[in-house]
Amino acid sequence: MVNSPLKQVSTPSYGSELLISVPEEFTFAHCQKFLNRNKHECLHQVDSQRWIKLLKLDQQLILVTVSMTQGSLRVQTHDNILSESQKRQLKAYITEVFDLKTDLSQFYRAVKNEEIMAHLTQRYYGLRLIGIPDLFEALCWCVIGQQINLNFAYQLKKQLVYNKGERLQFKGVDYYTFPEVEVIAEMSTEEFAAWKFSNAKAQYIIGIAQAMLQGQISKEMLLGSSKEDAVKGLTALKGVGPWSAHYVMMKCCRENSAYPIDDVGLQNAVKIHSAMTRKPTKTELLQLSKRWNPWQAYATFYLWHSLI
DNA sequence: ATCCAGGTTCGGG
DNA sequence: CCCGAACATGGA
Repeated sequence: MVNSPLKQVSTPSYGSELLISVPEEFTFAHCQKFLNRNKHECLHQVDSQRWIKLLKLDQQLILVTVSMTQGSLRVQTHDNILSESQKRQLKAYITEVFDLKTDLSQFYRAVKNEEIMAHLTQRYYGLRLIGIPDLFEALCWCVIGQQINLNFAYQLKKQLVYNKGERLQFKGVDYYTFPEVEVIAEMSTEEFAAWKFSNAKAQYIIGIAQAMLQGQISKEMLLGSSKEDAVKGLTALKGVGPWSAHYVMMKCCRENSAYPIDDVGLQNAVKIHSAMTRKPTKTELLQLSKRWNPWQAYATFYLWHSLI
């Protein structure tokens, strides 16, 4: 049989499989659409049926494929038989990325009287807030994305991941993990400059890595604090302002009332859906968000999704 | 050419 | 406390 390099193998010859049941309000295709929003994304791959990602579970690199089957998420490994511990971690990871524990019907009910969300929640019924479970990755992604267009941001991330992440080759395709804190903490700003990072971004990312390494901040800490204290802890990091703090709360800590109000994408989306001739002011965005309470993060995510 | 991109920090009034 | 400038680069 001819083995074309473009052809994907449909079933693993030697691997583990687990099925994760999904809530009623879950539409894999909408999530796929978001995951596939930029062609420069380097931390996973998406095809029409599957999401493919390299994970590190118990210090082992494991390539994982996620697809939808008979009302469940099917999670497969390609050439690893998972330990029970790895299976647990994998299930927890997938559950977190796709936010399977949130009852979306409550979000839908809460916003049904606000025009924009009434529209978007019908249009994207079952879309889940796709998360970034790793705090370091979430923070770096914030810093990278600040003040530049998303396309360029993805290219900067690619430099970081290709040069400092871990790689696994499978059937001729390279897959990567996000770099470890320890690796980035030892870098110099000069290395970043060669990748077209600004000096400020480089310093922020190195500083964040060092702060995490020293235990100044951790995901456990954030999850154990009030929302207010968590934002305070995050903004204490150089390079992390209000927007980034709320972005991290939203994508990493699963705080559904987080609200990155300074976000230009949010502003543009509201402008479009309100048929405004100018961007909404911060005051207007705050007023609007009261009608989404306590689901500001989900509303923001649906608005972002409408810009894809 | 000029302005805007998933903002934030820093220095000056 | 508030405001402008600087930041690196690319696309419109």
